[in-house]
Amino acid sequence: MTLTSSTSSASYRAPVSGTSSGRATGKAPGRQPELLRADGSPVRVLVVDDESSLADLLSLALRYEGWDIRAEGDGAGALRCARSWRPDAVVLDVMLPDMDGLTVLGRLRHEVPDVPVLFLTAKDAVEDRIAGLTAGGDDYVTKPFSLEEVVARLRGLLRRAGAAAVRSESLLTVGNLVLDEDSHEVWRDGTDIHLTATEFELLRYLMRNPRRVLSKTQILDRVWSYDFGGQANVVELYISYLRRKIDAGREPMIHTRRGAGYLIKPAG
Amino acid sequence: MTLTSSTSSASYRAPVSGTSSGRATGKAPGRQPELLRADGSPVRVLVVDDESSLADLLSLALRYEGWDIRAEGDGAGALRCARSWRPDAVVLDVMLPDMDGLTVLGRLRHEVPDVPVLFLTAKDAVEDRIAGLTAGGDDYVTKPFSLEEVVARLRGLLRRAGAAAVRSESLLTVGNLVLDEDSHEVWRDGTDIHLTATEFELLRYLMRNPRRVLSKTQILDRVWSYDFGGQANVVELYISYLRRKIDAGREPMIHTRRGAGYLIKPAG
DNA sequence: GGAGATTCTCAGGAGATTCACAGGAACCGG
DNA sequence: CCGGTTCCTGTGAATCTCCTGAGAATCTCC
Repeated sequence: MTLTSSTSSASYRAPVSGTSSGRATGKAPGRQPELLRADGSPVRVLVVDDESSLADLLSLALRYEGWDIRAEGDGAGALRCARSWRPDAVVLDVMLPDMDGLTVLGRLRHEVPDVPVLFLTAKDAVEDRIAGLTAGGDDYVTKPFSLEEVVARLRGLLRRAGAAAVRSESLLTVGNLVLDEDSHEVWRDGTDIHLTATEFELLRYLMRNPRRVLSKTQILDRVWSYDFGGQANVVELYISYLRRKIDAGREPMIHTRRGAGYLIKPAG
Repeated sequence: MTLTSSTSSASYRAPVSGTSSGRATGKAPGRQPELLRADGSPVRVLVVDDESSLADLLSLALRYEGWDIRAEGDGAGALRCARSWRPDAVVLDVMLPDMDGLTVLGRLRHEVPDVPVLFLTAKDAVEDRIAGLTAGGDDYVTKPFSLEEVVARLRGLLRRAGAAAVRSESLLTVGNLVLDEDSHEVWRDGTDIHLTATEFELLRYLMRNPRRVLSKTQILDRVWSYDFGGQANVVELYISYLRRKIDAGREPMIHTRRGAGYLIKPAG
């Protein structure tokens, strides 16, 4: 598999030292996929999960990233699809009705040797088992997950499995704020900022959509796990946390659009 | 789905750095639709709502945008229509008589995988498991909504789902007044202007119909939610607010046509 | 097992926003 | 110039949105 970053596109990456004038073109995720195969066609991702609602949710979110998605409900179907369709990555639930994760993985590797796999696993699954599964370049997320997390992990896998040229593309930049998706580090003005997991995901979502108002519902759907049943004002709370850490004293980058949502943009 | 911006048409979008001379041809929305499919035919939107009065209201308003509209009253009909008619976008009430929103969404995705969906949901029905509905590129508005809001959201969805050429088309420009629908920002002469939610929607409506007299009734029907029961002079009030912020000191762009309504046009 | 970190609920309060009302200004026809 | 109509806008009250401190519950890591 070969992946190239579509450097030609005005991606959602805002100009690094962009002044306020350099307006980032409103990125349409799902339109100009940043990750492409060598021939320019969209990346292919195979989703394997027997819970159809989850498979649908994932398909939806991944499709929106501009990827070509197919969904299968069991191991047999997955293998069949892998053989004929040759996906660039696979999202695989380790608990399938017909065969267990290790078996599927083994046969999958037989079909498509180098394809990276993102495992979906229940929280309480035995650790070492997962460790065995992810021995290669693979990765995993535990249910219930947030869409931001799955997308980020998948992007990571694709990036690492892709051409070396794509390497080091894990930096998100908005103004003087930099976020490293690989190391989970964040800097503003070069100063290191420590964020908790949730804060990090929220900031990543904001930074992936700079200068774009995101409603609290959108944020909730994307950053919090799909089974979150709490109050929508956690978003307010976490925006508050983020501001304390990122905007503290400095010129604010996170803005409230009363009645609409929040957005991030370069200071100034 | 492929969408192209009809750049050939003198759309209602005034020239960006246009002097007052560059007069936009008096476009009647519904005449020269800005968003078109690749083959030049109008965009197709499927409206699904069991309240026929609402469906009618929406159909009327959307048709006026120059789009091809079909309305269905239940999930089954919606799916049937989606399968055969292949709409470019769907407006979907999450409360349908025969099936719930998530079910319809799931099956809809099966029929037309990439179609963007705008959900209609009751404000107080917080329990309505909205979670995940906006996970993809989808969006939602709560009842009671304003037509301007629905149209704007729908345009946003279509824009983002459409061709790359349509990118960065989130700017509305009239003379030296610029409005960004993504970031909800407004500038005059490059100076940032803060507007409240209602002011923003009113201005957007005006700017989408430059040099065109809009009656107070039209404005009320369009910018305020359909169940608004107040005095018609809120429009006067908000025009007054807008003038204070937009025309303050400068040459006025918002004009009163006594006995007829208001219009906006480039200064000079 | 325990200390500290993290997530999240709850609720008070600050402030922004919406809107009604009403007096006055601007306009219009005679 | 007058009376009637339409429009403008100051004032203030009701409401809504958002921010944030306090603390409980849970998780993580040693």
